[in-house]
Amino acid sequence: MIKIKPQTLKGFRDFLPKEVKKRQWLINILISVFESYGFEPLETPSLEYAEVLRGKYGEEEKLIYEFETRGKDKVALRYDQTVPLSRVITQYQNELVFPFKRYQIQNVWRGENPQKGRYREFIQCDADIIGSSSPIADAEILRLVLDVYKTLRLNITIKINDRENFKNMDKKYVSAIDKLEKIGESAVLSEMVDKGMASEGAKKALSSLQKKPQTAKIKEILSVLKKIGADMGRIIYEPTLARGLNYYTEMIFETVAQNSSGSLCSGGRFDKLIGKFLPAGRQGSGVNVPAVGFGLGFDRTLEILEEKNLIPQLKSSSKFLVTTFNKDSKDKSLEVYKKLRDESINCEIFLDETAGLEKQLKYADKKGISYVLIIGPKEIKEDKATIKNLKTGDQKTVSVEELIKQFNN
RNA sequence: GUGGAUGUAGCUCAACAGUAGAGCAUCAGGUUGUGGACCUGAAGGUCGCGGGAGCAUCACCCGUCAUCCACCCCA
Repeated sequence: MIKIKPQTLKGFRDFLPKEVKKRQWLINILISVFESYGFEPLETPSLEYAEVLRGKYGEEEKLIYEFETRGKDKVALRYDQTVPLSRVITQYQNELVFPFKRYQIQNVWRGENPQKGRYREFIQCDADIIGSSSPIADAEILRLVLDVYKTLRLNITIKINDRENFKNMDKKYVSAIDKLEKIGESAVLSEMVDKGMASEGAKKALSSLQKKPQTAKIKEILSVLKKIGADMGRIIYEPTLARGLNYYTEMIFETVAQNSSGSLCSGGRFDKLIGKFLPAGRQGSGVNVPAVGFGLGFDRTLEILEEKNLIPQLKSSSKFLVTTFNKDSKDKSLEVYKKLRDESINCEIFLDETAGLEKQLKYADKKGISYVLIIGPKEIKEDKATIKNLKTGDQKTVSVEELIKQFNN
């Protein structure tokens, strides 16, 4: 055997138990909020036929992980969740309930150059409503986002805009304006000039944009939001917000945390995207399929929660460690362990009956197990067990039945 | 794709042109029935890889690979 250097692929990560617990905690919260609004889970395969993904992402297509299987199938790793969603919608038209409200939390892969907070394998959390063009759908999405962050106890603001505001502007200038928050007004203006706009024109375009009043659509959405009890103080109309204009059609939004830049969660309405993926010849082909939704930056959200200390301390799932004192007492330990298991109490038994107590206590301490059961000659004589609370250091000797009674509820 | 930085013990990092050291982690002791703290000790490195200059280098030069950061781009 050749000794292999332990190493993960560039942009790919291992998650050790501590981290996985935090990630699972966040995922569970997301799921419960999504489901409280009637969104249903969807999962799609990691691999798709390459042709399903081809021609859908423009220049980004070169970042798709694509390869050939041994059976010569051309396949590609999931690049986002919107394209697979589109495929699912056309493939299962009869089985889905429309408007289709689905959430999807799965890994996606992109062959990008990794940098801070950006990886080649990362989890994406999407929630979308397919098949409704009602402003109520837009409002529900926004309220859902507010609820997610409220549940996480994170102070956020949602910036909202209407793509309508950029109707007459060339895409290249829009992408410059999108950076306003990040690089400032003068840098934006000089970028617009670099891209071909006259200096005066750029100034004028920017300032007229900044003065644009709310569009009818935005007014309507905000009015619904108010009626359904959203925290309106967290929503700001921001006419310069551009955000991935390539496929959004009307409302767009972006969520930012207090005192920090960079968005945590963003989305909008994309009525023309899904229809594009419908295969020709099928019913609905070429037709607009209205859709509104968002993608939540999982890693970024977790990072901020960590920063603000909003992740609860997550304990070991084992409540007890049953120690094995020595070879002679081993059977008694096994018996106690069995009784705890019979009662479905979370516990584990130390897996080396030759190890000293010290080692076993250390193990429990490191794993964050709350209680240790010590069963040695003394205890066996009395048919009892000593229970030690590792946090307080208190310990007492009781019968197993008493112990179970005390901890069973 | 472009630019910058860094590769030395399992991890985080020192040092010095004369063949490497600390902290943490590991293991063993400090009264073989008690963890987190402390003390003592041990083990652990072809100094990323290849080449070059030099009496000699981990240190200097060139190349290469890898990682990180930023830009570009962007869900």
